[in-house]
Amino acid sequence: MRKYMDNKKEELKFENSMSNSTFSDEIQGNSFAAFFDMPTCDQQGGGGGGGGDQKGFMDLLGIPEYNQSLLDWFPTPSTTTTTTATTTATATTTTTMPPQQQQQQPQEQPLPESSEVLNTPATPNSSSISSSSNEAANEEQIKAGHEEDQDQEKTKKQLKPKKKNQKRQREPRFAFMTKSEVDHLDDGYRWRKYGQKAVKNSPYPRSYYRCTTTGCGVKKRVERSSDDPSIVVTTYEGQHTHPSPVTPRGSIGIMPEATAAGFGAMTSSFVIPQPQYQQQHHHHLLQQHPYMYSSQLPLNISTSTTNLNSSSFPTFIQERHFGTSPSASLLRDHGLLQDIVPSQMIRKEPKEEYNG
DNA sequence: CGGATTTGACCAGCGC
DNA sequence: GCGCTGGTCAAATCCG
Repeated sequence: MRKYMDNKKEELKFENSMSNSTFSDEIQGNSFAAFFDMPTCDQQGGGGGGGGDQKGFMDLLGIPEYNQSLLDWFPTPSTTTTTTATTTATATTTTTMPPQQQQQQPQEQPLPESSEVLNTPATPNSSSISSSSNEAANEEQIKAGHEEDQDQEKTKKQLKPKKKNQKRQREPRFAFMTKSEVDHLDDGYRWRKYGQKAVKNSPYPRSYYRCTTTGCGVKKRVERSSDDPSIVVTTYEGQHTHPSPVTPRGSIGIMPEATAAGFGAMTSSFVIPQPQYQQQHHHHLLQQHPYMYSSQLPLNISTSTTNLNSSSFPTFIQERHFGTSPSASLLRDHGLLQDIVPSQMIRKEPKEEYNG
């Protein structure tokens, strides 16, 4: 809030320059972005500030590999297509990998952790910010899985003596947009803010958070879209090595356990299901639409063509109508995929793991 | 008092 | 090589 003002000074430095850079670029690089419309679900925040010990949001944050985009994180029925953007991003994980990726990506890794390896910008210009591309170079390390994260975390502490010849390793990222009045969305995990920087071309600063759980090196960045201040762009990096500290109290018992945790808190916050680590299913999930899972949620989702950069990533709008009770919405939605995604987008494969 | 946030400084990667 | 920028550190400060 106020901090934004404070940063004004710095902002001035960036006011010009190219346009759409910051998060837009990044998102592209991450190959995935989602757009959620969330009223003020997070307002509650209050207590203890930032650390954000709210609940709900994405239990997920296991964020295996952003590269695969949420698509793979959401074990659900697949959609034939979504938007070209989706396809693009998805393609990366599947057969059509970007050149760079192709060479470095021998094949899909059965291990969840390894999944991170898969990340590579879906878009050529992704390199802009998302160091994501770096991962490829550090493939091996990445393979070590989140365990590595921990070490990495520690290493980072000492940052100073950081190894030189070795590029800083980046965790796969996953970015999505959320329409919300609050910057720090409730995702069920506890975060500690460790930095804030003015964002180039944006009047809003970018905040850096780190999961407070020891050993968990997950980080996330939060910033507002300069184009639409009402939109908050959250970028997660890394994979949680622990379950959400918040109990999915309000779980909607319809969803698979695995995802329930993630959606559970939906009532009060935005949640994304825990990744299923099902690399082996990639070929099946490739074209899935991440929001398929939302079908279980009391949400009214509509795909949207609007997007940050109208380029390579899908933009989705998740509208939550707080005016009505969640349950009401749920009923209205029937909890069917169709309620969220245009029927033509729904392909089939209800089995995969998710039995909507 | 302990934990979280703020914020200036520092460092590394990247483009020119 | 230099400057810009993103990301992180860490001391100071805030807050319950």
